[in-house]
Amino acid sequence: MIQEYIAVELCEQLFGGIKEATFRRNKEYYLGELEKEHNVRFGKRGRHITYILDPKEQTEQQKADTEFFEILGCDIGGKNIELMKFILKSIIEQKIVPVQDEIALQANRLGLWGTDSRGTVKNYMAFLKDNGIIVEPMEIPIWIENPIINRDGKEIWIKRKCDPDTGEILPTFHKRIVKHYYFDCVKNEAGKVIRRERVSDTTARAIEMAFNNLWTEAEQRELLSLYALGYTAMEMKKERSKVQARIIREIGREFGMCDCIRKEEPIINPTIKRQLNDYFNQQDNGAWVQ
DNA sequence: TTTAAGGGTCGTCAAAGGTG
DNA sequence: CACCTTTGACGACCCTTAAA
Repeated sequence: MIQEYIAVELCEQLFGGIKEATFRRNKEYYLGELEKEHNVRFGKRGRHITYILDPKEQTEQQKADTEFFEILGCDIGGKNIELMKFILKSIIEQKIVPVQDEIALQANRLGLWGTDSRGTVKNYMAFLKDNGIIVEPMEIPIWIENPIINRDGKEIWIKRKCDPDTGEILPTFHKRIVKHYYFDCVKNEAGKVIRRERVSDTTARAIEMAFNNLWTEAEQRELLSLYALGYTAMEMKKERSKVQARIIREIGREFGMCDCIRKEEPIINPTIKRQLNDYFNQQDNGAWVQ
């Protein structure tokens, strides 16, 4: 859309409120700025000169980037757009392991980034969360009925927590509705991770089945009794994750893996995910046809 | 008595923007 | 031109967390 401004309006609306004098003094510079994205002509309004801005045709790359920003629905500032795309693509395509260290490593390997340090990926993911692009899984409150009967027939009473104001019984825990993925974490002698490999869907299902079998038993044998010992919710959480990690690791060994690890699959806002999917497909096809 | 990954903080650095 | 000030990205370092 062609738009016409006088100097004051340019300063206010396009240059973030600089003084008109500054604009006039560095006119060449500011016109240069305008000409990056517009064909600039001049006109008149009363006694004022006007600046007529006619947006330039964008290059294919610019169009693609604009489309990407529109899908995200926010401005990414001076962040590296290719790295941002790579993070989202990693999550959507499910080929590499989408933990921050690994994303940084792969992005560096592809030359999208000059370092394999995690910091930047962390910042970018925090940005994606802040902007509602990566979202938290839904949680369902669960109340366990007391008492629980252990394998040996003993009753176990889980301590209830109540809301101090309403007296309402708070949920025993919250179940997170989220998919998990599994990967093998291979380390060298020094304990440094040398590669992370995602397992196939089939293997993941097999691990999950094995896990479900072993978990119920381990819970009965190792964990429920801890409630009776007065472990707090926090401590139980810790114990559970330890036992869980151990079982996953053991199963992994059976499958010939070094160190099997289970993580929550990051969730991308479904609407955005659908659009990104189309976008990446289209981009990849375009590059391929060329 | 773990351990991998995620989160917080802060210093550094570079670039941009504005002004004298 | 030269000098602020601001902004924001980056990454080192350290700490917390983990689930049905």
